[in-house]
Amino acid sequence: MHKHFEIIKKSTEAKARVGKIHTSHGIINTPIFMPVGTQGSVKSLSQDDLYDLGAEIILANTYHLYLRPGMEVLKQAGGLHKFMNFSRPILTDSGGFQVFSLGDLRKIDENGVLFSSHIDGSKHYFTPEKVVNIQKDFGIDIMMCFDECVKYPEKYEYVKNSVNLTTKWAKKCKSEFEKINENNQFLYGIIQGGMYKDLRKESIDELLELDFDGYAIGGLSVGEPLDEMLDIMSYTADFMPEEKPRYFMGLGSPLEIWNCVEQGIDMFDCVMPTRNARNGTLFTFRGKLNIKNAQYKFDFSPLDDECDCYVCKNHTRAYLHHLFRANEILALRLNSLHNISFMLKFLLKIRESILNDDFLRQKKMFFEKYQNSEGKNNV
RNA sequence: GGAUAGGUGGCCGAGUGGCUAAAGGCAACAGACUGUAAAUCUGUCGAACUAUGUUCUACGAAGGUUCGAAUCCUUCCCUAUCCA
Repeated sequence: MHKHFEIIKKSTEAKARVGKIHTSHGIINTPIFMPVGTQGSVKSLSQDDLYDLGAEIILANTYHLYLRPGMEVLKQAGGLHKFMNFSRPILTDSGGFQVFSLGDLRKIDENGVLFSSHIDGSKHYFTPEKVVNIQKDFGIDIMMCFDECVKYPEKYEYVKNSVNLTTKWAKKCKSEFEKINENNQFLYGIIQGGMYKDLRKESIDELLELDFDGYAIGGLSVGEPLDEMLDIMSYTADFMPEEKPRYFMGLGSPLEIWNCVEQGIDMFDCVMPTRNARNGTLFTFRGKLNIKNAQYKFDFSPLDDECDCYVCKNHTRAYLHHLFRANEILALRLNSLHNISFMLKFLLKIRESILNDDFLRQKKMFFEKYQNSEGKNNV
């Protein structure tokens, strides 16, 4: 069997690299963007859509799928791949983000987190061991350690304790994983530490001893200013092992991703393209635009004249504007198709630029077009 | 011709003497969205100006009562339903 991760090409001008991640469901070319399908569905898109778009891996969520449809359904279905009939790799988040996002609905202690289900209020206790076993039963390819994603801003003392907790849980995840692993799944550790560099360093050092299959940066992009995020990201990235995949959880915008790849990050996931699509914000190579805006009512040009996705080849801005205004369900689908297409396409551009030793120039060109055009607030 | 119910801001609709430039919804005009409690949320939404305030114009029309009227009275106009 292949090594989990191989580096194909290192940029000569930046820390960026092109690589391949091997899983039993196929190969993932990095740097990669992973569409988010929390509940076993990338909202509004079908599995065939994902194949056609060229999505090489998607994300799903332990917490959500555990609550609904529940483990019994997923076990009887034969795992998540079979259940949703998706043949490519799947990565599941552990529920650590829900520790953050479900703020008032959970209680943390040394051994785990007590959640009140956002669906029916029922109580569920998640421990690192349990989270690993759930992901084991999902049969997915890459599982994440159970961590605490800390809010921003947060006091040093709290974050310090939180890092200790996340490390402790990472150890438990790892040892449970070693017990149950059948060599067809991989486990990634998650670096925390908030906006404190020494805590980030501490978190990495402790996780490195556990020798995970990959390493993720967690707890960023939670409301902090962009420059602070970039600062912590590049500081952290430098200590992440070179020979393993580096995953920035929850990112991000096109410009953020370029910047992260430049520092050697390989994997990204974000709800932004699908959520924004459903809310009317579309990504183009000339920046973001809000298709709801009145200016598109009579705009019979394609959404993005540089894009060859189904939507851009077949429909006008005026039509997309109309569909959205009219609350047509097709609006959500077409918008999502385009936004995911955009993300995957520009990651492809990034990979090519690294392979051609042209990363910095391509990045500059991308930024200039993306920021100086019709879109507003293009970060 | 008679009876009844009504006429409120772009639309629907609450409001029966001061707290009303007028609830709420829709529409409209913008904005936000980053390991998805999200097809969600936020702001603006009569006009003008020396604009966190001031002045106009406004609840079918015209008069009136009152310190004060979308709210009470009179007349008129219009709409819906029913009866001849």
